[in-house]
Amino acid sequence: MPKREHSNVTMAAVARAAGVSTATVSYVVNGTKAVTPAVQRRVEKAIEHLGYVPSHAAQVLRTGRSFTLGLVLPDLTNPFFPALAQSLIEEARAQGYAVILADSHRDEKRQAEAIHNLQQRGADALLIIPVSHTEAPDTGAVPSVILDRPGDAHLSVQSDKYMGGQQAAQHLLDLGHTRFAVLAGPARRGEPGERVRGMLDTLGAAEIQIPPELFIYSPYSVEDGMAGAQQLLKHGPFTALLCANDTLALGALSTLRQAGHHVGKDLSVVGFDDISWAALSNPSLTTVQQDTDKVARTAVQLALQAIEDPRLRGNCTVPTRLAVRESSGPAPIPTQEEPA
Amino acid sequence: MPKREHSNVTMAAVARAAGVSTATVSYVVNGTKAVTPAVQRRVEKAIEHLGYVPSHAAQVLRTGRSFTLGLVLPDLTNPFFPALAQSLIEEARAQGYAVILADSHRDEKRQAEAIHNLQQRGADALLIIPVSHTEAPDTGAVPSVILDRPGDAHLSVQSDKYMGGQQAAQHLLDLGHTRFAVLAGPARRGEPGERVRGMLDTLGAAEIQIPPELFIYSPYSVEDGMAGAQQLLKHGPFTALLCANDTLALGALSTLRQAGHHVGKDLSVVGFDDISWAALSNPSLTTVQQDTDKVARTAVQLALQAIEDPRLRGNCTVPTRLAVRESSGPAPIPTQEEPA
DNA sequence: ATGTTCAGGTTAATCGTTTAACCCACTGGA
DNA sequence: TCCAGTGGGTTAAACGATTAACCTGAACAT
Repeated sequence: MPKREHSNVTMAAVARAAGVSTATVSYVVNGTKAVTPAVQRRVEKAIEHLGYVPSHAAQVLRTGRSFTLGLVLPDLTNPFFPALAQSLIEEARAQGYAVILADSHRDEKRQAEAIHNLQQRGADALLIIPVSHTEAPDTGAVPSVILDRPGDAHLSVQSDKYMGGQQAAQHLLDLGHTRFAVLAGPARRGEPGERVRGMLDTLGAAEIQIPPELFIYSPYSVEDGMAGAQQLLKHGPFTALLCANDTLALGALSTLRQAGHHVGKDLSVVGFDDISWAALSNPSLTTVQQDTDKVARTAVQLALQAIEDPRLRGNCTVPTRLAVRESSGPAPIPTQEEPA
Repeated sequence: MPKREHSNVTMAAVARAAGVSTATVSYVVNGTKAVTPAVQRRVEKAIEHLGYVPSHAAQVLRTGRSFTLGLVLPDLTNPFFPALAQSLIEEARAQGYAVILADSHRDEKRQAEAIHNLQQRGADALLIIPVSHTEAPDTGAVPSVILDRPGDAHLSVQSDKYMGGQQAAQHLLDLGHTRFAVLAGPARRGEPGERVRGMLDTLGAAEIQIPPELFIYSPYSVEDGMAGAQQLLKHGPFTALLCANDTLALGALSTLRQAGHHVGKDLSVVGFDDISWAALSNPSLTTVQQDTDKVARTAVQLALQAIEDPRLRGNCTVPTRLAVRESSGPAPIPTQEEPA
């Protein structure tokens, strides 16, 4: 049973107790150099007995590696990010790294502060989910991986939003829909995001146009989804609604329901992200799943490689898949095809 | 403009550049001792010019303080915890502390490992949300604050679950309900948790008993909520359903709805926690709000005090409040009272 | 003049590891 | 017998900041 609780017991103490030098203790602790079995045992006994725990600070100071990663994300309150964070942390842990978490509150200034702070604290690398659609932040000399954002950065991982958009659109096409509306999320320099581009391209390939009044840019929030749906209902008939985001979709869902629609029958809605309550809404939401776990794990792995070789470059992309649930169904007035 | 990016520029370098000793540099950096304005400026110039950033590791090693807090929580996937985490991190940051996050995945073993790891990494204090209803984990010599759990620990902060239970029950009583059912969450040593005790005591005070078949223990999950509701529907009539948790409540909501009930009219449901989608469900969920922000901030403050004085003891409790929404309404067959 | 105080600096020890450079004894080959 | 090689250990120099102890003039009182 350990006597001293923490700290205070130094390597020197162990060395003394075992009758060897601190170097030897270090060697047995780290397995860095061969050691006689006898000595090995003596040292281990001493360590056990005294409850020795290496001083992390000293190790960091000496080796220059902290085995710590910094994670900066825009908003813990949006369940998408904790999901990512969980996987990131898990993978990091598996590799012997701890994660310091910072929330930028979607504010570029705070993001910059956070990055600076993490650098100063000696994080070996940074994992950054930047506040939406801005330049990849500068992290100076410490390697960083950008997550979940189109990658002009040195290192980045994201799920293939474009592909997701395609899947969503194709799904509704397959169900026979022809009149589409879109809640496109925020515009980026006047352009729609990747996801929406995937949707539009797929629809385009099927010769389907979206009337401008059925295409709405807005921020990503439930309220915007509700408001957007209101707008759409006013502006024209449609049977299929593509949303850039689940929160938008859920907002729309609620509005449409209150407007008397039976989503899944007379109207289909598809979301994007598969946030955890998408499956629990009423009706449950058909949506594009991102493989956040895979994104996270590859991000960490990239980061660790970048620590070894800071010149490493690369933009990974992870496939998405569609989770078909209740909110999407066949088009109400089916385009007549071979009536069996 | 800083020349060297990070590290490498040491205090000694600054000292040389400014023509003073490292001690002086330290004094101006930390404002620890008076310094001539002239020297002050020289040093600051040098710092600026070289882009000096103090080595965190060295500071930690020397001072024994890492300005780092460890946070251990059961599951980032449950939105209640990120909410808490966000506030914790924010308060910590405001006080100059960073937070290392660990997810115990509701596993005691991993929780213990996490705690150990955080200790070793030199966290100044630990913030722990233990895996449900277990002994307060041992953190050895490093001070720790237990959050969100009934406090047999040295230091703990939690919202007043008992009070919350009372509020929930009282609300339904006020609405005239008399036939109650309860989804009680997991039993702790055969006993219901604080929240449920609050409910039961309040009901008891109103001379209301709950038939055993309308009182169900189960884990906290949406599925359990759905299953529980099934059970309840089989076993007997009731107009008011008290849930120990929002996920249970939302599960129940969905089942009840599918069973043809109009929750809020013929049946009332009250949840607990006010997780973020409680307000967005259909119908929106009446629930007990915990002031997670306040819990978090006091937890951090306690932790910081405990760092100064490790002998500090104390169990704080933060009041709850009821958020009345659509899922609760007057009892369908009102107990006749003075008919105006 | 002389001594005391004090502001403003410096010196050097220290925190606890890691690791390059040594050292020693012992084995085996020539 | 002597030398090279080698396995197993030790010594001591870093890593970069903090801070107690010390030093030096100048200011001021007596």
